[in-house]
Amino acid sequence: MRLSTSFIPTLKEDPSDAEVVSHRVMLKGGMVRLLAAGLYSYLPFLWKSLLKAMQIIREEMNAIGGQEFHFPALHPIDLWDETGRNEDFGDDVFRLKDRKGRGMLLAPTHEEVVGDIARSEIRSYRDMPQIWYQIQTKFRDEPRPRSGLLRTRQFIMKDSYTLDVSQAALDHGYDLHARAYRRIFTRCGLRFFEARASSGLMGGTGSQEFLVEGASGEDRAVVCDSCGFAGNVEVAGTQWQMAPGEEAPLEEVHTPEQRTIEDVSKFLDIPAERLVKSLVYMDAEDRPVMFLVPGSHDLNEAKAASAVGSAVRPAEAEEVLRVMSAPAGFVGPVGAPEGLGIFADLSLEGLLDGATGANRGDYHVVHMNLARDVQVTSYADLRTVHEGEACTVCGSAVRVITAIEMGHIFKLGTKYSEALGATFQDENEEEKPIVMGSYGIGVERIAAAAIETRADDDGTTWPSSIAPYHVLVLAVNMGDDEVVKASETLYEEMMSAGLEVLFDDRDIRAGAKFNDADLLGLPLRVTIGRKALDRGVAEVLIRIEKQTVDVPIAEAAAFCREKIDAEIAGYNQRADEVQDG
RNA sequence: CGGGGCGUGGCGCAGUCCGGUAGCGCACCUGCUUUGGGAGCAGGGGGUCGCCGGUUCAAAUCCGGCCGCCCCGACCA
Repeated sequence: MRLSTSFIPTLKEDPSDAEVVSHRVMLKGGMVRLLAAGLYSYLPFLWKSLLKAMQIIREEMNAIGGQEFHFPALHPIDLWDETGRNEDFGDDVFRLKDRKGRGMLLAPTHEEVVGDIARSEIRSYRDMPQIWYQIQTKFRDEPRPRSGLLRTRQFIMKDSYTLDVSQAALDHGYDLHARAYRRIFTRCGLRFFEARASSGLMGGTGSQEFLVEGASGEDRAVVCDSCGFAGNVEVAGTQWQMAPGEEAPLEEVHTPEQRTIEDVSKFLDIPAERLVKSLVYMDAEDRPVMFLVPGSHDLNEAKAASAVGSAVRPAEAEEVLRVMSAPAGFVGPVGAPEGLGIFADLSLEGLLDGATGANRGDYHVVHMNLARDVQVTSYADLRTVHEGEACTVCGSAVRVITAIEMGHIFKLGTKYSEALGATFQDENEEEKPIVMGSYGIGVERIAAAAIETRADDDGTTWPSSIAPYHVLVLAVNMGDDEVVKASETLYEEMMSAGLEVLFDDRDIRAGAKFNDADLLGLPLRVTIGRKALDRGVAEVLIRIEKQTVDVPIAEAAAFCREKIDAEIAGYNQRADEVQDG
């Protein structure tokens, strides 16, 4: 492709609205344009990369026996009422009506449609296992789209679904997906890791995320470099435990205007961890619950929700006052109202000498013995872990990192098949619900993560496997006939060699060409100019290494072909190595 | 949903406090010169100042309402 006739509208100046690297590179590099918040047009250059990523996904999905579908993106809303997820998704789903007034929605995911086909078509245990997948646009009315393509309201997802006769069969389909995912991300040139995860809205019995470490990510994960354990902070715990302390009689102390942990800790001269945070939340039915975590740590709401078995939200100040008869800042579990569910963090078990709010304005209690003074409903892992705490598996210090979620796989079980009546007859003539799994990959995030992890100040560098083109041929001066002739020849040769080539044949100054080349970040840049020509060579820049090598012009095409092939072969080999986890 | 910032030619911004003919750089068009890291000179085109309403002789500027985009937070008592 000739750059002179391409639509790759690069910008000279940094776009003002882009903060994260991938967003900035994509806007500046003429790869995307914003239509509205969280809605982007993908321009030809980026689209080529996305197509390559999708092709890799297809190959690996087909390799595990997946069959590609194309489901509707527009669904009748009554189907979603059958599973209850119309309500569960709340404002996150786009809803509309057709001309007859029937409620419709733009699909945020496709379990319902898969379940609908399964219930009418899958009759017998002989019809399974099935692996169904599609690569399709999803719609989610996110509360806050952000970070360019990392969180949008319309995005492309590879979603797949397994239909099985048993939990054991599901485990197999799930493992096949884990294997395919490892191969996909590796072949796309990404350094990923896997983490245990929360199932959230999907429900089910187990799930796992595929993440790429990167500062722009929205996920936080606990990782142990020593034993390899990794988990999303929403589920991962540590062995951290505080010393129980000395037992003493409960005592109420005057703490005027001392509301925050920091204030009270200073005022009473008690370490923050011994100050028990007493947090009032409301569950999905608007019933109050209380969570207790050490003052040194934060409550993790995802953990809190799974402890209670319901979504939770922080109580409003008035609700706190009504429930506890004490103002926020001074509430506590001692003398809490009858019937209030009290969930305490595991690290507080056996606490003998804690302090917390006294349920009376301007007062706290000290020497709280949790077992003696409080009716704890249950102990659970509730706190967000800190860097350096001990790994639950091996005891080594863990790291807490930010990461981009690339893929997520779920063992759904029978939640959807039961709700939809998707059953089959087994070999004993028994009617059973189909056992389902569901698996997703965010396609744009593959490109975004590649940029996030590989960009420098000048632009990005694509992994060869998903690079929009392999090589950029840069003709330094289009006013020089010899340069034009040599670069045209090389361009043709490279295409004959099967390389994908972007030829910068624009009649503009060299500086502008070099800057665009750096920005667009194709794996190889071949410069043809007076200087090189006089020496009979082409200057090949290996973008990721920032290394330039002189190659005789006649050999340049073969040299590039070899470089690209070697990189892709390297990814493929690595995929073979990592596929089994 | 709460908080903050921003909205002025295609892009990046100044002008707004203190009302008085809408500006700068880049980009674009024409010509000449130039040509290995975003050229120079000369000439030229392009803007409902986010939208609606109000105040005023006069509004990009003041007042009210709305919309949009970006960032932070979705919480600690």
